[in-house]
Amino acid sequence: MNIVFMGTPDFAVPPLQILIDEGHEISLVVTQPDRPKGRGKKDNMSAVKELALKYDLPVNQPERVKNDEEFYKHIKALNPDLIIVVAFGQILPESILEIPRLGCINIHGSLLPKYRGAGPIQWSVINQEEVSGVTIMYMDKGMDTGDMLYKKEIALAPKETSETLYDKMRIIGADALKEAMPLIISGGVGREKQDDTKATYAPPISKSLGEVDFSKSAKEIDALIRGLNPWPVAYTYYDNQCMKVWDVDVIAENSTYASGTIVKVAKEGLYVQTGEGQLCISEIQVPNKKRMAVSEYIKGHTILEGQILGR
RNA sequence: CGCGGAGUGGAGCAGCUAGGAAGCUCGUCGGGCUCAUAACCCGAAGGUCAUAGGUUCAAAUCCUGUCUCCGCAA
Repeated sequence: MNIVFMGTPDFAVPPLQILIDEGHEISLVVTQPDRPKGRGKKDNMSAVKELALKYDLPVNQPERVKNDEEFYKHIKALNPDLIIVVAFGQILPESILEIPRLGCINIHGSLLPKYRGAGPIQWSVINQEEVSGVTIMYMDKGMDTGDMLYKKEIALAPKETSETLYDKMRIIGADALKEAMPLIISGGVGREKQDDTKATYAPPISKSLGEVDFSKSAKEIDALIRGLNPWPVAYTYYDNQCMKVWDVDVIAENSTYASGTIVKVAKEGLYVQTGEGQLCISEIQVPNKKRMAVSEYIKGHTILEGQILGR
């Protein structure tokens, strides 16, 4: 099998590792260009590139694959049987999708047709799904609209965060690919169209999603906080200072205070009234500081009961 | 050299602008009160103020280099 692999972050590493371990011929690894990352300045190569270099695989890092004639010719010349794309970070033009005889395969972090788009994992958590999973699918010109080939489900834990779910999906994504390879090689036994009427869309996650609206229910806010962990992290304001909220517990009780009011300051956290129920905020982070438990924070700072969080 | 913040007893912070005896909240240890306690009262231990130099009669505080951590940005 002559395979071209496209992927960028660590999510794409286990699948590539599987392909290598299974002895497939990887004729090219495509990944995003090295970009300045972190605090200093230096260019960091992607996780996928690191793995590729470890195995001496050829690497191509196009700035934009769309309308890149040279990139197209390069792929065409390799004449791959199959292209596998995992969290690559760029949209592939139709001209490239048409090259491999066995098609282009993608690992998507949801059970399609639900949560098409860039943020399936986070939205699954935010929307309090009980089950999610990965889908091995054929790519077409639409956004995650291609035929499905293989799925693997995963149950979400009660305190699931995007981080923990992401870690689980990395693993089962690679497993699913491994299990689906025979189907792919045989030309797509059991491929199935998506039911477009059941499709939902999971837009990219942006920081503006993170401002907590305390008029919502404690359960919803809890889910939002977990869905935006570890990035970009939900936040609110105390005394006009930004305060990121890392961890909360849902409390069933209510009080007569308005939403957003700090009802009680205790060792285990800040009890805040919401639209329905209360939240005990137990871990926070303020600018220039690292995240810390509220019990630690209040040793050096004062938080007043009765204050209202937000702007 | 992308911008900015921070390193002070075990933890979280103040003190630095206008140099001059190491402070607060909590934890720890001992004692007391109590049926009892994570509550309260009394007492104690614990810091070369990140590190290397410099200025000064005198540096946590001013100046320079280094290390580490963090926020923004990606």
